[in-house]
Amino acid sequence: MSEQLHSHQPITTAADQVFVDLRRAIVEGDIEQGSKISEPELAKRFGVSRATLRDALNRLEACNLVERKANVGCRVVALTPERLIEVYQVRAALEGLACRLAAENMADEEIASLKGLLNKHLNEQRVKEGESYYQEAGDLDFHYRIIKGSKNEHLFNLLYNDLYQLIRMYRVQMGMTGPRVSKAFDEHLAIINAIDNRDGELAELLMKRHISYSMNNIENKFNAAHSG
Amino acid sequence: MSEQLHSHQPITTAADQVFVDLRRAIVEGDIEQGSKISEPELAKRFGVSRATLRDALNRLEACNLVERKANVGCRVVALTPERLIEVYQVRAALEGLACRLAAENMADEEIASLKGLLNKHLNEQRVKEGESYYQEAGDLDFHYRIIKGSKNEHLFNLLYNDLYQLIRMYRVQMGMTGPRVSKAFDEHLAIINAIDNRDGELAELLMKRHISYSMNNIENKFNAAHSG
DNA sequence: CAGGCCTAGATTGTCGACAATTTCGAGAAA
DNA sequence: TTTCTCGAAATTGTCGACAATCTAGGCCTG
Repeated sequence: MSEQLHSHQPITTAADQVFVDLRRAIVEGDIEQGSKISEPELAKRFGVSRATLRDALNRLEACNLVERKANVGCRVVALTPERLIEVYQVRAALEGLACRLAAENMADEEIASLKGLLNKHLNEQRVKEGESYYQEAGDLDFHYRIIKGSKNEHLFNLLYNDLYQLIRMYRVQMGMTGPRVSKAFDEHLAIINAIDNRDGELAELLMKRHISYSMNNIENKFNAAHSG
Repeated sequence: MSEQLHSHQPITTAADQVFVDLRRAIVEGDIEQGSKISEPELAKRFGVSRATLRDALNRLEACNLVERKANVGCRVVALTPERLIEVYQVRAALEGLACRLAAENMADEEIASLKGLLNKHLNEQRVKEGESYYQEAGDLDFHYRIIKGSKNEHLFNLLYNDLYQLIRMYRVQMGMTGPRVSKAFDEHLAIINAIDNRDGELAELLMKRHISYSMNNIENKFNAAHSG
């Protein structure tokens, strides 16, 4: 599925591999958020030289997954509600744009395929009810196809290489496996219908709302976790 | 004015310096767009080691100013109309968001100060009529303050560290010193008024339009240059 | 006892050299 | 002549070591 996160650049160099591995470790929480990163230690752990590791760290910094201060070092970013809101505001704007462009630029067969995907998810959801298959992979796939359908390469990179990693980090680390599945499904359906009707304005609006709901959902979890 | 492009991270390391210098060279066209970058050559030219230069190249890649292929090398990005449109679509969405947030979050004195700045520009524009002072620094400053006024750090970084360099590259390399000064000024005025009225929705709409006009203007120049 | 200075240790930044991969041209075969 | 193959040169990726900077702890001073 997402072995390389759909990056069209295959993994050839050692720095690439370390980058991907480290990214996953950070996103999944294997390396604690806010913790300091020791270059010599991690280099040894990955079996590469410090130069290679630093290369990977640079890319992580570009994704906003680590923060670096000159002559001091790297820290994994600390997840805060404020930052989450910032990220989601940007995400809503960008994916709203993606949705509008998708309504203009997606090919008919792409739209049909996406509809088929939703139907497949619906069936699977009926079968194993409480299961959260849809939440993870299905949701990602839906958004992925729309972003891709915008035919805007720059937008795609921005959303997929940068923002989505951060978002996944939030979702994973605070156990976002809640309900909201069926509601999200209906929202997805409305969005793809708007795209099918080539109604970019409506599609944009619906996507912005969909993401806004999603943020409120996560925000509530955040507050619950920090007050309980 | 823009000695470090308002980056809050001062330049301490050699890689930082090379990064800033190289970035300017690329944006200003001293290094031709689309040209291949030879690491040994540039390292010698800047008087640093290849490792240091590669560090700088990595950051330039994160800004979308160079493209890198594994085991092949770096090329300065090639400016195409398609890419310009992509960038401006993203810019309109993000700065529209910034404008809406600014209407919510800017302090009263920030708004007053920005109004004062516009007035100052108006006077200077009256004095030296045809001069294009406003176009360059003034326009940048206006947009800068609004982005800053959104109080969204993530959004700020995205726009200022990444997009604006690319945009400046387009503007500089195709000699964007055209008219459109007075019209842009009126648009700026309307935007700050909307912000002053705390009308985020209108402010967003006006900013999106303003950027859209600006893109059309540049696009025309592009076509004129490529057909003449 | 509190506070500041100074030294020792550790960490990051930078460098030059080696290994792996690609590129380009010469030469052979069709 | 054209195309394919092969090998040498150049370029990128990776490494280990040195230099510069930060950090922590002890010691001296007030």
